[in-house]
Amino acid sequence: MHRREKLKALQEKKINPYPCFFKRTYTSKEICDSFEKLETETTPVSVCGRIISLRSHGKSAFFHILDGDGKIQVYLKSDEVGEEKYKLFELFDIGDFIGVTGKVFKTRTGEKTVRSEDFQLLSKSLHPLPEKWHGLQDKELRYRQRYLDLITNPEVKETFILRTRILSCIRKFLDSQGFLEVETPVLQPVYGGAFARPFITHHNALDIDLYLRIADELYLKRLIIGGLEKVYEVCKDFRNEGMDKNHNPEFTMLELYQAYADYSDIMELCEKLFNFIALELFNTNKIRFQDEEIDLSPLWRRISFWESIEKYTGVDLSRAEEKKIREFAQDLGLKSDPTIRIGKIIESIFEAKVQPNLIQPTFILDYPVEMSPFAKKHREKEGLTERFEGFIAGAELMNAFSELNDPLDQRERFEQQAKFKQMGDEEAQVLDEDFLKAMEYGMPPTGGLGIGIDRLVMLFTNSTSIRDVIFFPQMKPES
RNA sequence: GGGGGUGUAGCUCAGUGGUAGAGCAUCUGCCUUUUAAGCAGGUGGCCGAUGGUUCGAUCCCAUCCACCCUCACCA
Repeated sequence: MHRREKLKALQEKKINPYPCFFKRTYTSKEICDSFEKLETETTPVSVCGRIISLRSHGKSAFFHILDGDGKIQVYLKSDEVGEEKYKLFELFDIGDFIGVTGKVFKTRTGEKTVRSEDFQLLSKSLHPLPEKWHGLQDKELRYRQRYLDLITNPEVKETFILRTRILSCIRKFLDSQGFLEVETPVLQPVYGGAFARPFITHHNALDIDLYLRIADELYLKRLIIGGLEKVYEVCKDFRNEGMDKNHNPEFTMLELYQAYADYSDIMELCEKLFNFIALELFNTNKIRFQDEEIDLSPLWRRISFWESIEKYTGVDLSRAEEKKIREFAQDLGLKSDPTIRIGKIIESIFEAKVQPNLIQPTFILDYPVEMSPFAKKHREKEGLTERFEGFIAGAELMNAFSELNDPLDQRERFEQQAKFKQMGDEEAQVLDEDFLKAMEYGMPPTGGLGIGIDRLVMLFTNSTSIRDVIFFPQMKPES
């Protein structure tokens, strides 16, 4: 008899295969944790979950049920539940949800087990689960049917629970520091705050195109202008770009702004935040990522952008002319044709030669102004900005500035971007007149920070693909 | 977009120019402390799609589709 026939047979016995309710008194974990006490008690426990394995012996059966906390074995015996009820169990399959009531005991091998006195179908499953030993291996199926991945591969569940706990830690930490969590628009008439092509959508009533945000930066700054001195938002950003193990078209970003702070204050904040997360999750500030042990404890290494290039290439490019930098990039085998602007060339040199070496937490400071349209010019160093990026395990996790708050300078930077756009750079910034107007009312000195949350979760969960930390990564629809 | 790989039973995977195999799952028996339960016997497949070569293709070739890896792109 197959599953649908069993379903029918149950209905003929007037059993609702999808009942509304079961009164659970203990989870599997609670039973295991307080087993010694429960063993001496006379009142039975009620547990429920999905049947994930089944060993039936004619007139008795053992099975494991999986619930949110873990799993527990159940023992079912014909002469204890009655012959008729036992027969009913033959209509149950692996994958079904069941509620079980009974007293706890230990089997001959010492396994904590519930001896069923009564049981009830809670939901009939019409498909078999993936193979019990290997689990679900096919990556495509794991992403498309994540629920099967979660049922059969326990470490996947742990990764995603960690993700949620990391988010809680971030909020707990920032709230404790006096930050206010806020919400700003996803649908924006002008997109900005990052370099990326946007997703475009249309509002029917207004008959205008709107963009899904690529960043929330310009809105959070409006709140700083409005007098909210410490704000942050954890949100989805959308970038219409390629996908790989570090990029998903929608991804989670933390942006944070603090009035009367500069980028040095933000560096300290980053160190504290990462250590807080590590201590809360693992009770240590040393974490393992692939083959590396990462020591998050402060102070992190600080090295200026140009120095880092000199250190890892042996060449000081800080005063080099554009022509020389282009030649140098070419020698390294990097693209350097004249249509690519110099900021991007410098960036590609950095990414190729410096970034892979940044395993232990490192702040790279003081980026050239042409790479950083929202960062304030450096208080001392000509041609540089007060900007840092934070790298761990070779990945860029943080990007922060002393924020540009000079409206005239900001306007010039936008105009510069407009030129890039005309030259064919699809990712250059669009001039945002409304934002400039806000800034012209006066914006206090402010430190700002962006952290790619997915990458941060990858670091803390030792994952090498962004798809392993996003429940439902973007996939092409099945045909 | 370039290069490489994968696609065979519900799942995990073998395999062959002559219409297909294992383990698990499933079905039928037997089995009242098992745990990758056991024993016996079954069911299950457009061999990713479309063309071509061939007497004959799941296998060789071409194209396409999906996924993975990698490079490019990408704050």
